[in-house]
Amino acid sequence: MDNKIPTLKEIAHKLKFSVSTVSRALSDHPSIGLRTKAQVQQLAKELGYETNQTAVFFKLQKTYTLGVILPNLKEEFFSQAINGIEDVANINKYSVLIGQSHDNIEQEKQIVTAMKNQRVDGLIASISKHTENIDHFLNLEKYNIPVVFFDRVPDVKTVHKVSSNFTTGTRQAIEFLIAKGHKKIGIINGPEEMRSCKERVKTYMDVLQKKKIKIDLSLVVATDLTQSGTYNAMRELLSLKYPPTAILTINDYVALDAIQYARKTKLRINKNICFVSYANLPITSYLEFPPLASVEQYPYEQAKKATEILFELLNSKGGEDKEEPFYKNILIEGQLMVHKK
Amino acid sequence: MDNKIPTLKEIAHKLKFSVSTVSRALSDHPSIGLRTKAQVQQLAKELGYETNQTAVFFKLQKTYTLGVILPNLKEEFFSQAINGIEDVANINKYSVLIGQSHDNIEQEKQIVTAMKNQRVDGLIASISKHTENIDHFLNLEKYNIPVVFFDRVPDVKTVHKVSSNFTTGTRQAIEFLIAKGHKKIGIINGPEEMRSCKERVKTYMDVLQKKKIKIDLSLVVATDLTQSGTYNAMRELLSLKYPPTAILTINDYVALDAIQYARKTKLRINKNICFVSYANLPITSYLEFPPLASVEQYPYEQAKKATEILFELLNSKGGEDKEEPFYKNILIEGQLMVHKK
DNA sequence: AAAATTGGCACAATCGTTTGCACTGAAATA
DNA sequence: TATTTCAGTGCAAACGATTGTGCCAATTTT
Repeated sequence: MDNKIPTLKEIAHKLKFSVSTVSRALSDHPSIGLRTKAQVQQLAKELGYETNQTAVFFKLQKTYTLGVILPNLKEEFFSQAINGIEDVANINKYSVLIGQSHDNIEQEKQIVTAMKNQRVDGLIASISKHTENIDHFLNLEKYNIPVVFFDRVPDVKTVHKVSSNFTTGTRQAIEFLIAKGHKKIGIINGPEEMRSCKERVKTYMDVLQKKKIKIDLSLVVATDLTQSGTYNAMRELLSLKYPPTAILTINDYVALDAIQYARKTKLRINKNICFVSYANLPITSYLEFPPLASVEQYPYEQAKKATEILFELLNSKGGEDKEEPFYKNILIEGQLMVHKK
Repeated sequence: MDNKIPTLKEIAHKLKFSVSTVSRALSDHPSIGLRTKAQVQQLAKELGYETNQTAVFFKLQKTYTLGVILPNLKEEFFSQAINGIEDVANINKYSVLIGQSHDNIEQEKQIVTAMKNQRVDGLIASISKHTENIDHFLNLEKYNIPVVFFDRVPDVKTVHKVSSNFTTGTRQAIEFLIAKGHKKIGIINGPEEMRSCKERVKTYMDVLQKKKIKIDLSLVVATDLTQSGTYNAMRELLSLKYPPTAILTINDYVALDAIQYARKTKLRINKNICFVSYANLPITSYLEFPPLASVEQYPYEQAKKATEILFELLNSKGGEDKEEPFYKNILIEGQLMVHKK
């Protein structure tokens, strides 16, 4: 009934070989005779032998598993990112262990610890929206577990990271709006801790200045990314003496809430007020009143690149121990995608 | 530099205890003296000792890991399901390994194999839309890895499964439309292989019959869930001599495409034609022309229940080997949620 | 005071695989 | 023929933890 799982020992016993020979035969080791290999491999197939990975993990001190920590899987941005990670991992015969922080720092720490104990070989992370201190990640380096951040990356130099270059996309977005004739352009930004937010405002001001448009800082507000946070931000913007005629929102989800709020106030989207945002969610194509344009951030590519860097680190680790404190900081150019109506 | 990871042996050596004593001390075994325990636990903390899970996995032949196989993470239905699984898993100190089949049978098989080799303790699965043969799953039982299916469950009796009861929701949906005065009600169903599809049509016919409305089978069409598939289905329905005034679609994603198609033909949604579907995606609340109603299928609850069953199986396995060929088949009642405008 | 009990610890086997090293016999070389 | 070479195989240690069993000394029981 309870068919025992075949082991090397079993095969060795049946064929009167030693366990080591069987092991080598199965991994096609050159010092094993052809006849022997054939025999072993055939019996292995017959018995349905499959190596016990837990034993290999243990023996080799490698798990062939990558840990992935991200805020959530709900946002399509991240589920697409997962695909990028999985694709690269699969090519390298690695598995992927996913953990969601749900934007909760404590949970993030817990997941890091769990992954460390599981001895993942490396980690890909997109930090929670409030994470500033990243010691729990840096701590992993002691255990020789490399970490690569993507998208939501920490604002320190001594880590590997891949993120979106918001400057280009933001400039394109603002210029796009200015070209449409807008002069009062609002921004609904995210929490201050997020690195991208500073960059966004900076670019915003740069472009306005260059275009000789008066900068009005009351047009720059923030949301905590929740619906009510966005509603508040909108209320703030719309109650200004000279409210914006166009608004740049930190991402499409926020744009959705903002648009919804605007509609409730009977504003006519894309007439009285326009929206431009980031992420370029497929879902916006179903909207009657979508943002005019959205900055594509290429989550798949970002994640893929991050994973590739991780594998570079994994492969170089054993090879040479030369201390080159060189940290990758890859920027993926965002591109403004104008939605055709 | 390369701080060695502390082991039991190290602690034992430093304290002049045996490894076994240290092991027991850390797990608070009753036969270890209080003073000893205190000493061991303190040193362990100082050294930052954390048990090497790979060794435990290997030794105990348990990985404390659950495998999850589902079609994709992109659909919010599944990412919510993941939350249900994770929550239950975490309570039980289990990790979760996720694999996406991308509705590809070969990939599904590969993932099953990979998970078997990783020796996951149990599996939760939602099968690909074309999977009919589930031998690759049944095969796991030989290895003593229990499997529980959810949502997209196979149509066989000898497996554990949790799924949505489509009958109730479908009945509610059809009755809702009839109450609104609709007599020509179309259905855009999914691929025939999916169990839910048969049930949907059956209920559809039952209700119509009961309400004495003529059944017209040309009103029942199918999509492969892709956009073009749905467009074709819509074209078929709308080109009928007496096209439907209301359409029930297999899920909200299909509804989105169907609505989009209808709008392109200048039909006025919720005037000339109404839509009702399944899944109740949050995103629909942002739509200008959402489906009138949607059958909530409670992905979180389904997944949670499935995981609970899996843990029951895991816990009973060791306890008693009494052969009770009793398979759980839980149905979660769907509920029609009418979207308020 | 002798016997029985038991708290507290160590010993050693074990899980399945990998891998450095030693060994063997036969072929090749001198 | 004696020596070297080497292909092909086996031995045994090791990875880090868990756990059944055995033992000793201190305590309790009779």
